[in-house]
This record gives sequence, structure tokens and C-alpha cells, in this order.
Amino acid sequence: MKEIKTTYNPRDFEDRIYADWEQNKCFHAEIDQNKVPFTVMMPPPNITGQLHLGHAMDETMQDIVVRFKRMQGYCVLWMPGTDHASIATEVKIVEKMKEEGLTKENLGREEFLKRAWAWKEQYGGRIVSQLKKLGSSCDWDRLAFTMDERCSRAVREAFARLYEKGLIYRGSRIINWCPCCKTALSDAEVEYSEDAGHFWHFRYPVDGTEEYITIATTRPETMLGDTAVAVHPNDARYTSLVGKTLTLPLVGRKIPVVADEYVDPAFGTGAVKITPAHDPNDFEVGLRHNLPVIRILNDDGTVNEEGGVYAGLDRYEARKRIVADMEKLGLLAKVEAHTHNVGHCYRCHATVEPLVSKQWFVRMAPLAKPAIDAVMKNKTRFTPDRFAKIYYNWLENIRDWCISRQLWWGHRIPVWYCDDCGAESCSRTDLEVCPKCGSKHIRRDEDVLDTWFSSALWPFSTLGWPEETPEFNYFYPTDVLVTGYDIIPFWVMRMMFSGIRHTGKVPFRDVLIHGLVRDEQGRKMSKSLGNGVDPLEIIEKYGADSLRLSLITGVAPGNDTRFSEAKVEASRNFINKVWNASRFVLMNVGDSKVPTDLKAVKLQPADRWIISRLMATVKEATLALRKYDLGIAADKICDFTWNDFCDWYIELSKPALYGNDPEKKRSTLCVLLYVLSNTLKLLHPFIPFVTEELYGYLPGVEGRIITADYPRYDSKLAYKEEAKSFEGVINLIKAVRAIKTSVNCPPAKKVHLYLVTESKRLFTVNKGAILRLAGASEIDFVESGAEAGEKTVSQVTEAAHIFVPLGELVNIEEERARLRKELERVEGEIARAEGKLSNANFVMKAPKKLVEDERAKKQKFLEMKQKLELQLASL
RNA sequence: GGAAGUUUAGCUCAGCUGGGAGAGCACCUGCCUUACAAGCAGGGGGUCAUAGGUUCGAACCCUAUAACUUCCACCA
Repeated sequence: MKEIKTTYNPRDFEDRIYADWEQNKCFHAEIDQNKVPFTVMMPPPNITGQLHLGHAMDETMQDIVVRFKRMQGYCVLWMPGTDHASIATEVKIVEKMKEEGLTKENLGREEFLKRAWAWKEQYGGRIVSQLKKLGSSCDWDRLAFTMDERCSRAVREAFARLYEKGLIYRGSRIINWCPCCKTALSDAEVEYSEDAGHFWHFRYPVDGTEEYITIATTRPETMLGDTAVAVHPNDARYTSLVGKTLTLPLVGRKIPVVADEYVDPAFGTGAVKITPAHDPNDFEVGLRHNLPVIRILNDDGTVNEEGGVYAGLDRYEARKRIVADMEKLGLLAKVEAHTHNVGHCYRCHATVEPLVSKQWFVRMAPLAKPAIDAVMKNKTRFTPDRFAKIYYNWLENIRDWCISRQLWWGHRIPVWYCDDCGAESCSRTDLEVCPKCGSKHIRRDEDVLDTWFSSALWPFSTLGWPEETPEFNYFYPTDVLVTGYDIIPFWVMRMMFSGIRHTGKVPFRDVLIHGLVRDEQGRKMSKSLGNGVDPLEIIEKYGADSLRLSLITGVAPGNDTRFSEAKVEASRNFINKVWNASRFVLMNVGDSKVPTDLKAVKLQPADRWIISRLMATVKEATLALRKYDLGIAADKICDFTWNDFCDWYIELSKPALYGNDPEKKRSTLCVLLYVLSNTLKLLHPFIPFVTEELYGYLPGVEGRIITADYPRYDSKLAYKEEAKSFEGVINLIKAVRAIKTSVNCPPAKKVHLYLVTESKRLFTVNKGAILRLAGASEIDFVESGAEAGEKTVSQVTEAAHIFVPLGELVNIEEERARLRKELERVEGEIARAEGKLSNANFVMKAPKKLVEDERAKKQKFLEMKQKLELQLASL
């Protein structure tokens, strides 16, 4: 036997085990036509990213499913990769350059991209090594990157196909602009928050009268771009003014008063300034009334030349000055405090400006419909299914997707413009000359694509699409996507419509959604709060297995969960238990030859009981895992391990192990090994490192647990009746322990048991275990309690009436009180059963089995009552 | 304005298709019993948010209410 340390210390082996798996290609998936494929695409973390607890949970869930399926014999591919994260990465690189006094502009595109790739080389591997620390069993040989050749080619192809079908177009629209990142954003990339602001009421003079029309605005600086004031057509206050002209203060522009249904007469003053270039609603109004569109902001958020004297000022400085100037002119009617929803950039959190800009868009309506239908028709299922509603909600209300970004790091838009003939050409290969006129004066579009455009293709771009590679044909569509609910609009939805559009198939059968990992107080973890927990520190302290287990137990699917170190500690304690149980078994096996086949030995009742419990657990765990109820599966398995195996069976095995019947010892060791190795297998997907380590110590096993067969339910080993009967022994032991506690009998003091029972055989066969576990010296079978003497404490169980003479420890009064209390309880049970059975409707309508069970219970309790009364009378 | 979720023991949360309320931590009592004190044994503690309804039977299904959380939309 190999040496095994007395305490569980994950640092001794986690790295070694992982290296062993990697070296032996345990994670690698080769196409095997004899196996059923099972494919999972890892949501690619950003190259700028560091492992956080959200990743840890997401990766753990995937790893559990993947390891389970691998053990079940599927050909499992878990495809890992990283995302170039266009905007996030670029923001970081620009920040770093700023420290060196450099800007993108003075560096130039080519030099900038060199830096970006260098950045990718430097930091891209960090997240990968962190994922390995967690135990992720993904196929590193296939590690992909959203900007590698494979993926880039797919991006070009996808773009070209959509372009050719008119599903990608270029146009001037109101988009969300981040003045800090200086790029357009998609709707999904804008986060709204209730911010405190003001409502400024301005008076605009009506030409040819002494009248004013008062408008209210939250963004005074946009008045520089006003091209009308709108009122509701039915608003009596303003009917006389419709069609009149106003002079826009500070600017002097003549603007009309128009009537439009969009205006809500009950809100504000009932008159709205219209700035078509800087508000989506105003843009629509502008279209209806043929208003000019005057953009007044530069890309960096400063006022442009349209702003006259305010040109060059930052938007907020301009706001202040405009308010002050209006006040000076006596045109500021009033200022109110006002909180309103303000959009922020999801990367830098700067306030976004809606503005008109020429951008590339994906036409969503034709793509959204099939994506909705696919989920409606159950081709892809959400778990839990309520998340389908979020998905529908997004797709049903979706607007065209703005995909161009004014960034350099990313997939450059594959469109060229000809300076000579003006042609716009999309191409799968880089162009040198204009395909229309042959001119060499062509320019490529400067912009890059939204990061999510390439992530949307991830399930198939990584498998070689558009080529029909063997991998694509074998592994696609994938089986399950695991991700957080916050990513549904960014990614899940876009993979769905892209997958359906480009491959004709849904990209995955199941979508397993999980919640957020919050801090101990239930707050989101964030840098600004400083409440983030570094998973690597937790791994360092407790091991990856403990972290993994703590992240998935006690969590309902899709719900948020709170992280606490106490929970990790509890998981660590459980693993320590597994460690020591294994140590116990191995110590007792020693060098002796133990049969590995259960058929080779004669099983005792306790053996059949634990095997029966194991089978029940296998059944439950497998079912739960198949339904992606990871928390429930872990719960059942851990409960079996600790309570049934460790607390009961190991203790029950000791009389045989320490006794002098070699046959019994041999069979007990066989069962211990059998149950232990199966328990380790059940536990492996959840706590892979420690189970692999312990598995390596087991005699008679070959290979690694990671590639072992998952335990299978065997009805021949269910032993339902025998297990039920063995519960009688367990209940007897529990009852004796309770008796001893109730009279403060020291646990070490051995007691003499007198049993009135019809199950003499059961108790005789298990006598050794009963004596040891109950702390008894002898068992006598008697006809009545009187034989146990006077000073006894008694207890009634289903299978036996127990009498324990405890001499001076016994207080007759206390004993009477205890028995009366017990009698009361039993009478309560009888009343409950009778209540049910006397209800004609229950007997008639409830399932037969239930009624029979109820009758049996009543009978059982009646017998117990009789015994209790008898005993009470004898005291 | 629309939608989703949550409300169960002191705390954190499980509870699968309706059939006698569970776990971990905390607490109380007693134990270093030769795998494990990161442990063992025993124990206390809950009008399952509130009010109705359906049902033989409701923590679970339906309706309403309240509180909290989140997502979406949005009135300048």
C-alpha cells in the first residue's frame, strides 16, 4: 500500500493531478464514430480579464456536466477560448498608453495594433492558467481566439453573406455614442441608471408677438441643435401657435412650432424642443416634419462649430454656460430637481449621447423571427425555462443592431469604397482595386465590428465553419450552453439567430442559465465597492475542490447566490471527511488481497443496506444531473457519503474488520472498497482533484477516475426489502443512544439491552454492530420488560421494545413523564391517521397505495401505543 | 408603464410532477469512542409573507395584497 497522508491538503496534489490529466490528453476529444458526441462551448473570457467568482461558478458548472458526460461514455468536446473584447481591451491599452503620454492618433493604427497583439500575448494566457487552477477539463489543444484565423474567416464569411442578402446595411441613424470611448454602441451595451438631474424651463420667444413658449429640458446644451418646438395637436393652450415661428435664443435660428402626437400634453409644459440629431424620438418627429438635422457635438463630447460661441466647450461646461446665459436674458423660467434615467457606457460608464451617425447595422426583423420560433418549438430549451421570456422579450422588441465601432482592435469591416466611381464593395478577401471600375483609389472602411459579432459565431466558427470540416459535422450543433442571465441579450440571442441563419441549425439544444455570485451581504461584487473575492486566494487557502463545491451546493438553478468563506469551509470539511473515510478503508485493506467483485463474497445485511443506499443515490444523482440540477445532485451524493457511508456503514463495518472471522472481514473489505470507489466516482465531477488523488490509491483499479465509467443503477443490487428491514437495526441503535442521553448516562458506560421483539434473527445477526454502536455489553431477548428489572428506561421502535436497566441513574418519575410524552406523540400520530382514514373522500379519491400506507401506519402506532401503556402501568 | 424573481428555523438557503416541513452554519448537552475535533452522539428551534380560492389533501396550483430584488421600456 502506498503512503497516504493523515490530513487532507489540496496543495499537495491539485497541480500535479492537473498536469497529469493534461499530459495524458484526458481532456482531448477526437472524433469517434462509435461514440455519441457531447459538445460544450466555453463562453470565451476576455483576454483582459482575470478569473472572478462568476467565472468560477460558470466554469465549475460546465466542468461538472462535461465530466459527468465523459464518464458516461460520450465523446466530449469542451471547447475553450478567449475573446478579443474589442472595446474593453482597447480602453485598457489606451489607458496604459496615456501613462506613457501616447494617444492612438499619434501612434497610428498599425503601431497600435502591434501593441494590442503584444498585450494579447502577454495577458491572454493569464486567464487560461487561472481556469486550469479551477480544474476545467477543456480541450486545450483546440484553444480558440475570436481573432485567430479560423474565427476571422468565419466573421468575414458571415458578414459577406448578410451583406449580400441586404441584411447588413449602412445608414445614418440615432445611435448611442460613448464620448469617452469615442465609438458607437449597440442598445445592449448601454446601461441605464436613475440619476439626479435638473429640469430647466426655457422660454423661446414667438416671432411677431410678445409671447413666449416655454419648454423644459434635461439637456440644455442640445438646444443648440433645436430645429423645432412640438406641441400636441389637440392641446388647446398651443393651437394658436402651431405654424408660427420662434427665434431660438443664443443661436438666433428661426424654428417652427409643429403639432405632433408624440408630445404628452400632461408632461412638463406640454411643449417639447425638438433636436433631431440628439434624441431618438426627436429624430422621428424630425422625419415626419422634414426638419433639418443639426449635430452639435464632436465625437469627444465637445460642442462643434454649430454651437457658435460655445464651440469647443465640453458638453457639461456648455450646459452651465447656456443656462447662465439664458438666465441673463431672462429666459430661464425655472429650474426643478429631476431624476431621470440616463444611459451609460457598459465599459467606461460615461454618459452616452444619442446622436445621428453613419453606421453599419444588421437588419434584425428577419433574423429574430426564426430565433423566436426555435425556442417556441423547443428546438432549444432554456433551463430554468422562465429565462425564455427574457429571450423573447429582447427579440420581440429588437431594433436593428449597430455593429460598427470606431475602434481599431477588432475585425475590420470588409468593405471598400472607391474614390473614383463611388462604389461600395464587400469582399471575403482584401481588395487592391475597385471591382466595379478597376481603380486603385479605394479605401477600406475604418471601423471594426462589435465584439459580439464574432462571439455570435463562436459555436461554429471554432469548428471550422464555413468549411464542412469533420469537426463541424460531428460536434455541431452543440449540446449545452452554460452562462449567466445577464448575457442573454448580448450573446445567447445573437448566437441563436446567427447559428440558425448561417448553419440552418440551432447552435445548442440546451441553455443552462445561472445567476450572479454576490458578496456575503448580497451586494454585487464590484471594484468600486472593493467587495470582490479573488477565487485564486480561496483556491490557495482551501483548494479548488472546496471552492467548486461551495459554489454549486444550496443554489437553485438561475438564482443568485451569496458567497461566504464559511460555505467554502463547510465544503472543505466535507472533503476532509471523504479523505479520512478513504484513509480508513485503505488502512484496513492494507496489503491483503480483496476481491473487487461483489459476487465473490457473501453479503451481510449491513452490506446490502449500504449497497441499496448507494444504488438509490446513483439513481437520484444521475437523474438530477441529466436535468442539470447540479445542486440537488451534489446534495444527494454528499448526504449519502457523509451520513450513510461514513456515519453508519464505516461504523457498522468495524466489528467485522476487528473481529476474527476472516470470511466476514474479506467481504466487508470488498464492500467498503466497492462503495468507496463508486462514491468517489459520483463525487468526481464536483470535486475532481481529490477524487482522482484518492482513486489512485485504491487497490485493483486501473486508469484514472476522470475516464472511469460513471456508476450505473443496477436493480439487482437495490435490495429494497432487506434495506428496509435493516433500518430496524439503525433505529434500535438510535433509540438506545437517545435513552442513554436522556438519563445522562456516560457514553462510555456499556449497558445491557433487553429486547421484546419478533425480529430476533435480525438483531442476532447484527449483534456485534449493535453492541458497538449503541455502547452495549449484552443483548437478551425477553418476553416482557419485567425481566429487565425495576430500574429500567424503555423505548418503543417499530421492530422492538427496548428495556435498559440503568440502576440509580433512573428516576421513575422522570421515566414516567418521558413515556407519557412519547405516548402523547404516538397518540397524535394515530389521531392524524384516523382523521385521514375516517374521511370517506380521502379513502375514495386518494391513490390506493396511500390509503394502504396510512392504514399500516395506524396499525403500527396502535401497537406502539399498547406497549407504551403497558410499560406505564407497570411503573 | 411592461416583465421576471424572492419572501420557509437566529443566519444563508434547499424542497423534483400537491400526499406526514429539510440541510449547512449558529445554539444547548455529553464525548479526544484506535479514519476524521475540519470530528462523534443526542437535542431545542418554523401560523412555509398576508388574505381568499381550487382540492379528500396546499410551502407547492389559482386570485388579490404587501415588502424587497432584477431586467426591459421611457416624458422632452
